[in-house]
Amino acid sequence: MNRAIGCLVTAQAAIVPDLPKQRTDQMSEALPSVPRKRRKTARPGEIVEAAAQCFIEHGYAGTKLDDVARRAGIAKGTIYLYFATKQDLFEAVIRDTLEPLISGVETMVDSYDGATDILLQMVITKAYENIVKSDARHVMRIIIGEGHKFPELRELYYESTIKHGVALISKIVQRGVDRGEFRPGPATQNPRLLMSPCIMAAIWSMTFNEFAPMDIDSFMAGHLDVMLNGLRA
Amino acid sequence: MNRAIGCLVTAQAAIVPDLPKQRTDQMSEALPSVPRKRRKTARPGEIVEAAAQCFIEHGYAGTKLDDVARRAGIAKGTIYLYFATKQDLFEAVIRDTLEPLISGVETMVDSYDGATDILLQMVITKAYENIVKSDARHVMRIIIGEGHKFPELRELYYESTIKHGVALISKIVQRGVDRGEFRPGPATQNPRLLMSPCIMAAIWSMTFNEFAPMDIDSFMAGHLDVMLNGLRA
DNA sequence: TGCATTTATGACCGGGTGGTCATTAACGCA
DNA sequence: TGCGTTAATGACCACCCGGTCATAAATGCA
Repeated sequence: MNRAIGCLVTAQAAIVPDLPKQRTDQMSEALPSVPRKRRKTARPGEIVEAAAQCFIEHGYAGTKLDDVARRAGIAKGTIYLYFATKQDLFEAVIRDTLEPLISGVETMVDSYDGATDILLQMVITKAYENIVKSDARHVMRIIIGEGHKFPELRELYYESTIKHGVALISKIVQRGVDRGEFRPGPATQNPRLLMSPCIMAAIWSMTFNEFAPMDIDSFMAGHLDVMLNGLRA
Repeated sequence: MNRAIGCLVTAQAAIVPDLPKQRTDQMSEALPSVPRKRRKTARPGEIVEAAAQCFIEHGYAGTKLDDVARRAGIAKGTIYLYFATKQDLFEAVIRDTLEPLISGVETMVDSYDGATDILLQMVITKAYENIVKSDARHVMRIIIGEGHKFPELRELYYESTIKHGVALISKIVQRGVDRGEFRPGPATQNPRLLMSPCIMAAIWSMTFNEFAPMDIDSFMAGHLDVMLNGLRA
């Protein structure tokens, strides 16, 4: 991509070398103009990090590439050396930010061999940390609110996050049923039901907290109590 | 508002009547140009309805006032005779669309005097109709996703909808406890917990349904079962 | 019918933004 | 040190949209 752009520019320059498009540039005064740094490998990560902050603060449409560049300490054009479009950049944010979270929990589940209700409790608690109490909830908010126009973003989010989350809960529930610890019933048949208070807490905290604050830990305790009681054999 | 604008225009015209700002208007050909209709009382409702559809389809920022006008069969300027800003228009949509829904449920609750678990079941079922299965969920989506930048919209939504909903559920729970039908516990202490699956279903249906369809009625049945079992004395 | 008033129109303005590319400068190899 | 390569820059472009207002048409009253 960047290479392609580079070639294009070079080719054009070679064809009309002495007819450079004149810019009306009169370069007022000496701008501060920080000295350039070439950091081919470090840039992408820095850009993604800056972009993540911007997206979190201003949403997808509300984020200006100029702001991302400023926050990353580079010029806007530099972003386009590493990401083809704004959407590409957002996809990188999803991948870099969210995938580590879910795979961390997957690892935890695979290596646990105690009681299933304790396991589920650990996973739900972790979900509150990873979603409700983390910046990740803002990415979710963006997908919910602006995903309408961007099916690819929605799909990426689903594939990289939601799908794994649902599978994980299903697996735990199945484990509980298989071991005779959970009774089959509506709660085991609708794994998404088990997580819904967590999702609502995340949304509430971003949307209505200033009008009616929510005590997350108390809410989570209620969540755990209701769900575990509904599941135990 | 419209009156103010009218006066302003009249005043300016009076001061410089023979120096009209020349438009470069050369009015190409005869445009279809539907004959004008004056419909002072009908307009606001028609505009709000057209706007609601546009907001639902394209979100808040994504909605163009030109589109609203076209859908309402009027010119853009006409919108501004009845609504001062885009935000005003959105507020009218919230008021006209959502407030009737919640007050309908409030009426239902006040006039019911049977068993509380049945009442709660009725209300939750109604909530699925009013939120998950209705266009109202899209307004919720907009508030969640784009409310970040518009505290006034968030507040209006909270005051006109959420606050009433939470109060209603709290009231029903209290009724059940008072009558000895519900046992006090985490579910009664967190009324919002009782509605969270409904909220999640609404979000899921708008966001991930094409990747993993949700059977709303089955999900709702699970919701009712888990919550009512968690509440009954 | 004639005219003042009110409602409707749509070209235009100002501000904003994703993306482009000619030019500049840092780097590293000979 | 000199020079070719390539990362980095930022002015610029094309387009978009909320909101304005001079103008025009519809209405109703005298």
